[in-house]
Amino acid sequence: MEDYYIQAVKRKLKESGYKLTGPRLAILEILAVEKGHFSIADIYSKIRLKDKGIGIATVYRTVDLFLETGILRVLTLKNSQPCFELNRPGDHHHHLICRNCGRITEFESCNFKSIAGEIEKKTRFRIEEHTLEAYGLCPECSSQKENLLY
Amino acid sequence: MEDYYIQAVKRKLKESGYKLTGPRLAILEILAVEKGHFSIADIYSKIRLKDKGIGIATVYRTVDLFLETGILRVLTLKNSQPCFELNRPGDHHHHLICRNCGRITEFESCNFKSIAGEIEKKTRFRIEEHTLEAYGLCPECSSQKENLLY
DNA sequence: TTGGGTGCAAAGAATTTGCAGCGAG
DNA sequence: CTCGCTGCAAATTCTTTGCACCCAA
Repeated sequence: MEDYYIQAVKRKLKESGYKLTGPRLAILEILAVEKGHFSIADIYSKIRLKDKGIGIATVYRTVDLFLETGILRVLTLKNSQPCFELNRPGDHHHHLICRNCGRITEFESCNFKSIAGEIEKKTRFRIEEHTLEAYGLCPECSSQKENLLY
Repeated sequence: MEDYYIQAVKRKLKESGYKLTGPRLAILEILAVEKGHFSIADIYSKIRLKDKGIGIATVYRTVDLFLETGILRVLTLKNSQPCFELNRPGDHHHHLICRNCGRITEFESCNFKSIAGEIEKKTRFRIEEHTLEAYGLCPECSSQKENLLY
């Protein structure tokens, strides 16, 4: 993991009076190295491979802390438990979820701003952020299906 | 609730070999009359006002059944438990969630199709459906905030 | 009639909390 | 040193399940 990023997280924690401890660093590394979307159970099982001593309560507490401080963001999908990903500054993206294999792919193009203005006018709602998830078939599962006779 | 809708649900259940029982009808009515987005706990507490005899296990089982048969759809939001709403045919909408009062407003305009094609080309993902949620301040909370000195 | 549905209570998961000892700053 | 952090286990909360009885079709 990039050292400057660790430093930034450390600073962010310090600002709020928190410490960067071993378990916190370990969780951060898991999320940064694999760049994935992990549930509490995922994180716990991965961290146990590194260090048997860490308890699940710590995982819960750390994820909560990281959400509060904006180090992580939560990804809530239909029909699955919430997952967490690093909240890197300037990284605005959305997700494609394969309904067959469950793989999550990210995509960036999002012209939501253009419709946000329209919606704000209609509803007088002040929009600050948004999430967009698309469900379907990934290229692999899609080509598999084509070879099947329905 | 419109009778024809009840009939449609009844038909849909029958097709799959299920019955339209008292508790199922009661849950359906709650979701149809109030047209809202309710969690399991919401549904349970509302149904207890009508009929003290209904157990929470039935609410879980009924919601599962209604999801399977497509009578309900699930709404999974950040920082809250999953909620359920009626899945009326042809009703494609998205949600505005007020981060202050939690109120959920629906909106329809969604030009996602235009960007879906673009994303499909780039990622070779075959998109079937999508969800879009916008977070911000509703008109009421928004005007309240304006009157506060920050 | 009869097979699915229900309430209830118990079981099983998931999450939170209390506490004594530990360790980053 | 200090005070926040941790592991552990107990407590709490959420969800599922087994079972005998009930009822929609």
